[in-house]
Amino acid sequence: MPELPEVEVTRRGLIAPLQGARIASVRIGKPLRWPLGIETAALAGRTITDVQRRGKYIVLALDQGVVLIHLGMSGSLQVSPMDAPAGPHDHFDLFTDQHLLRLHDPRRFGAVVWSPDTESGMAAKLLANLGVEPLGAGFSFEHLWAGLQKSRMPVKQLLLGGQVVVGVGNIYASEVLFLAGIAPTKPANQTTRPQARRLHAAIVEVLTRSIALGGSTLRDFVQVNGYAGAFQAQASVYGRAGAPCPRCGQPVQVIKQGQRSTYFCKRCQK
DNA sequence: AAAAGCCCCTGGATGC
DNA sequence: TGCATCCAGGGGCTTT
Repeated sequence: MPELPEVEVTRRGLIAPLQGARIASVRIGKPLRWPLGIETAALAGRTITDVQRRGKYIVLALDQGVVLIHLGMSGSLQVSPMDAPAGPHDHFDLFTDQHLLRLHDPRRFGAVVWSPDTESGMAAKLLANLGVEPLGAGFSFEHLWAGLQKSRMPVKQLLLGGQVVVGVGNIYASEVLFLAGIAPTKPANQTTRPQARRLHAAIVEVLTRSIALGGSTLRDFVQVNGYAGAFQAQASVYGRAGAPCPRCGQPVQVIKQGQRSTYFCKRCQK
């Protein structure tokens, strides 16, 4: 589910309840993708100094160590009442003196991982090889252009890979390529410079707009306050196979690329 | 080295 | 109603 906008919306919602808070206790449910990497009791008493994000990871900076949280396909983080009983899909609870942060993740592709810092242990491994932040200063047109030139992969799959730019997942990859007018099957190194210009602008625009709308809610995702996102209602092509293209009226196509669905307009995207 | 495929897991929608 | 099949916002690991 969660792509960069959903993770960023979540991060923003966590700052007020968590920044500066002291961890009182931690409860773990069923196993997630990886073990936590530290005894839960050892986290008690530590302070959350900052709530950051890198790609699709939430990074809780502690006074000692960091906690990476990934939402996988079906995860969401909510601040819940302290006495709310844990449901069958609530697999990680972090209690501060004032709040309960709860990870709800039916499919359990998500992860919560502790490391001494972001440069060592599991965190370093997970954060290595991530591309630049699309909404940061490092995402220049020339960076995107250079990344496109180096690969013969279909441009959609290159975006999804996250080695050039992070955070563009399956929904936003289709949306961004539609907005840029680029066929998702086009080999990355065959995109023209004008196309790459449009792609660069589209990535920034679509992600920014989605964050402003609270992200996309297809099935599981909710914001920290429990509210759904609203971006999905404005999607041009994602999930709209057979519906008219908003630009030309031709039916939206769906194909499989690397076992993931891609939506696009045959007429508008070259 | 790059790229393609295979899984991890659960639940909802669809079809017979 | 019941059961089988397919599909889903990700991404690490293994195989070509």
